[in-house]
Amino acid sequence: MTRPSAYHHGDLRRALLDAAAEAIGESGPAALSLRDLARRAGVSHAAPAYHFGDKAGLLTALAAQGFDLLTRALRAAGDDLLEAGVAYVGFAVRHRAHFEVMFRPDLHRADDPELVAARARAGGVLRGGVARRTDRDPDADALAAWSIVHGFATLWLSGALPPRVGTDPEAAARAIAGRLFP
Amino acid sequence: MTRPSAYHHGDLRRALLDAAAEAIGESGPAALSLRDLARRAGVSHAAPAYHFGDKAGLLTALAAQGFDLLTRALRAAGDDLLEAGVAYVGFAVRHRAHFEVMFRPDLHRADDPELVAARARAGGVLRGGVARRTDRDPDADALAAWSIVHGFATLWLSGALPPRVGTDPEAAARAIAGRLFP
DNA sequence: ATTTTAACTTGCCATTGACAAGATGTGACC
DNA sequence: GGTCACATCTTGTCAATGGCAAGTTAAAAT
Repeated sequence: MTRPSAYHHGDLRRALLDAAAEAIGESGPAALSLRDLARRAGVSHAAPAYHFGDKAGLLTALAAQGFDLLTRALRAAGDDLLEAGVAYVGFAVRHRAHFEVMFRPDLHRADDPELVAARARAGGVLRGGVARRTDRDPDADALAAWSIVHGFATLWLSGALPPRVGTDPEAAARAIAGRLFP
Repeated sequence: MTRPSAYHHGDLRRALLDAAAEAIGESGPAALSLRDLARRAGVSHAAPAYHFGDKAGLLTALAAQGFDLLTRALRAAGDDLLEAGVAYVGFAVRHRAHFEVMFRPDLHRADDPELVAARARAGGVLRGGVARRTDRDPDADALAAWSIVHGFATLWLSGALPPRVGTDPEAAARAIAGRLFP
């Protein structure tokens, strides 16, 4: 049903975001080109500008989408703090492109209202899970928990980890996150 | 004494690396331009290619330099594991540009021999410090420790942390890293 | 049926990375 | 002292990119 006719693509905005996630997954955010996305979507090279203004605008939208995906992933993990941490890592691996853009402020507009809101929603879920679990200073515990899963996810994605860690990121994450709250 | 005469700059390679670190510190790696670096160093636009081949070559060299700086920073922190973690965060904040490039494989050539060697040296120091300290599985403990300080450093640099964390990254790092090995 | 408006296109320009070919000093060798 | 080889930088060029301006098309509103 997708109208291949150039004009009124129908869902170009989503198509471009999908293409961006795919392209970033292939070659990283540095190699991303708006014109390549336009080609993938079958539209002219200036079409993306209409929906996103410029490159930063597109990546801002992608980051916001990422935070909403993360929110859902954390909620789905339930009340268990450890499983939430595992879900965080799982999200990073499964939505690598989103994850990379979300925490790279030089690629997007960090003060964009929609992005700020989406980030706040995710942050709320994250800290809520910690507060339910710990009996000590919740802020510090939340930061420690966030740091360890975020750090592991980042290291995993960067390929800096030795092969000894294995091939299952979520299992490895469970092992190390369990060390924080034994 | 710095010869401003164009030809035979004298230390162009180092000058370009310095300029790159400065430029990345100002606007992030995404906005880095070889031609801008050349302008900063007062040479022609093609001069960088001689020393580094291409953009990835320059960033590979910067990453390798970063791992050596990290190695020195960790060694200087001494035998205490907690202080090594704090030093890791201090390095990331103080050498932000290096740190960002070091863990972004889409920006450099991860299999470059010099980079591989520099990374291995840093990894050796890192794991050595952990093995001296823990009595449990050293590999898993090393990974957990690395993850928590790396994650905190990354979050700090990304600006994603709430203001509540404060303005002193090393103090905050000490607080949360202490939770891993109480 | 006409007008308005949303969603694209075409055309253009400055900037960039990469490459090729040339210029210029520097030191080696005789 | 002269020449030669080489390392280091320059000039020139090209295709690709991001972003802007102006035009075009189709769908919706009146």
